[in-house]
Amino acid sequence: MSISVREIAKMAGVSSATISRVINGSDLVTEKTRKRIQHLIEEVKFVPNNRAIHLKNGKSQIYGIIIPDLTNPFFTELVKIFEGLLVENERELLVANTDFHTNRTQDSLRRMLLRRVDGVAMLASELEVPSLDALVRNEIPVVTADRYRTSPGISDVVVDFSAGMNQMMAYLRDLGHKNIGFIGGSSGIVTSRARSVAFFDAIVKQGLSSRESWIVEGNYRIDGGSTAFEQILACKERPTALVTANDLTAIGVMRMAHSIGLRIPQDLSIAGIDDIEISDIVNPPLTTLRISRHEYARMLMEALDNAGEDLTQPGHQYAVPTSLIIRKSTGPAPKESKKTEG
Amino acid sequence: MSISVREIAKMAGVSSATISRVINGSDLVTEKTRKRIQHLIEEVKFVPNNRAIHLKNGKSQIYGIIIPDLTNPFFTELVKIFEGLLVENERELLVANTDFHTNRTQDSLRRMLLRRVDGVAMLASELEVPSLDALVRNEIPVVTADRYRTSPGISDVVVDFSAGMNQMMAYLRDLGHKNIGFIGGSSGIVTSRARSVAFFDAIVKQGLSSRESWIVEGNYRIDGGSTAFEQILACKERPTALVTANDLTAIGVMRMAHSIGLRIPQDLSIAGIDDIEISDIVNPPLTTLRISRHEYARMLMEALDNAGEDLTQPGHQYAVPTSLIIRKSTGPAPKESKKTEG
DNA sequence: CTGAAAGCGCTAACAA
DNA sequence: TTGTTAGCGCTTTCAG
Repeated sequence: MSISVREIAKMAGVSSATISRVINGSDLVTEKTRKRIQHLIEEVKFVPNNRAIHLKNGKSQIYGIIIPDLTNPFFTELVKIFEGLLVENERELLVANTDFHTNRTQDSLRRMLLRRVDGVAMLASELEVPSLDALVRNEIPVVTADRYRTSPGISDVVVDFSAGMNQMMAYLRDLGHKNIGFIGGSSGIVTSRARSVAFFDAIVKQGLSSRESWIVEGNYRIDGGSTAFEQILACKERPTALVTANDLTAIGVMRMAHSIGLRIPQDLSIAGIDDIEISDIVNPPLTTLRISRHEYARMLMEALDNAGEDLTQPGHQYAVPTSLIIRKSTGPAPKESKKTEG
Repeated sequence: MSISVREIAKMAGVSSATISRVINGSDLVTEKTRKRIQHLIEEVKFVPNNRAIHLKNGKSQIYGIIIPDLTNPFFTELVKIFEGLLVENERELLVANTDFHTNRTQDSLRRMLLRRVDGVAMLASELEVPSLDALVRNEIPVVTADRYRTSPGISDVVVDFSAGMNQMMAYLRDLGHKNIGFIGGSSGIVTSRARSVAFFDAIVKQGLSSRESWIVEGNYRIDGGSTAFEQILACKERPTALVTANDLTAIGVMRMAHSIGLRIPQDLSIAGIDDIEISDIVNPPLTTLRISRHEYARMLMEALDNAGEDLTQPGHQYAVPTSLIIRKSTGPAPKESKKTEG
């Protein structure tokens, strides 16, 4: 172990309390001794061990974030911004990746609880509510994503897809599209439901239509988009426009479309959700429903901060808006929906 | 604060030592009391606070990783794999992002030291060696990237670019390329030097040539690639092939190339370094020098684990190999290097 | 087999 | 202004 306050105290011939006071800039200490001790500290390069501080005051200044897929740029950017907010206040971020595995999610929660982190942002929310209560019981506030419900100590940040999705559908309708397909996210995740509900609501509201075989499940990754799109291509007819649960999925669709010579947007319009960085870089640039990572991260932080000490208070419901970003992957509907060959 | 061993002890009418023994599965405890206490623990849902454990035994079971750019997929994947290795052993990962700022790097190191993490993987290694010694002095092992030097307690993982880069140059030469440009990384980072040195060595070794105006600095990001390429385009002549410090840079080049109607690889061959996931997805798929994230992460872990207790031992030098992945962004050199119009 | 006590490194209440 | 002491929550000798 490294050097401790008591040893410094011994060297300086004072008590550990004085050392502590110097370190923390208390003014109940003579200028002379302060200087002397500061020099000593520099000399022996003493660095206090703040684990002890945290044990003492009950706070660890560490927050946890549980992410379903760290390679998804949306989450990466979110983590980055969230971490930035934390370090501003000398806090730190523990990152846990679950790869969409329920057991890894549970395990991450368990470890965060053992560590007594000061708060958990749970972005891998699954349908079967896991043991979030255990955290709250131990005075750890939690913020979840897209669960659309709160409880004592547990806040929730939802993305308000509805307005944006309606805009998107109106936009597609104005382009002449009538038949829209949808590639959703993995079914176990709450946000998948939020996204598909928003899609169906908007479809109805804008007087458009879809059909069962055009609704396929993806996995929020590029490969899932490609695979799902293959399924849709296997149908007798195909939609003239396709909305996907996230941008990566859309990119997967575009990739498959390219490879079979389908032109975008002439033959098929595609739109995603998220607006990750590469969406503006792929060819053609992707029309998408943007979710601001800055706002999202800020709300996560706020939810955790607001929870404060009293976790018997019900958590808050936060909503981050979406905005439609129109690029080149969407265009006028082809004259009539063509058959897929093969 | 939540419930503690002592309270449990009081409830059960035993001592805290006994509770501790039950929790840790010691066999010096009667089956009967063990059962009784276990039930009690379940009943009151007691969860031990492992901060205290860590304070006691001097280990935090937390590792830190310092990353220059968390949105770079190479690092994201690395972090993900590294985190996976850690959780296998009930360890955790503190992530710090520096955005290439020296002061944020220093600050991250300072915080990791205050926390007394059990090891630090420092992937944002800058040229001016920062205060790594302070960590070692406090018994925290460190592993750096591409510094090509080790010292007591500080290991280093280099990417062995040389073999792969030579392969790549030989490959380009065989395609008829003679004049190769290079877009490097930000100059402050040690890995930039490693990458450019490998490039120049290989150029010489394969009897190829470059010229000063074709050597431009990028920033490891897409936009930097685009900007750097613009500079190269401004030259009277341009190279027939371009190698970049990483894939993101290459993608930036491709983007710019597209936008001015330059065909890849017919008019210009492009190759990157890293082999991130999207490199196989962009159009055309990118030829690149692959660095295995799995091997890389494993070596980081190994370096930290091997350091063990005795940090007076010199660190090890590790090397992860690269392999040339040939895709569609490279092809035969155009008949003669054309002038750029404009 | 179980308990008492000390201690990890620090801070804060209380005394001096 | 400085020191003494207790204690954060746990484990671990050492007694019993």
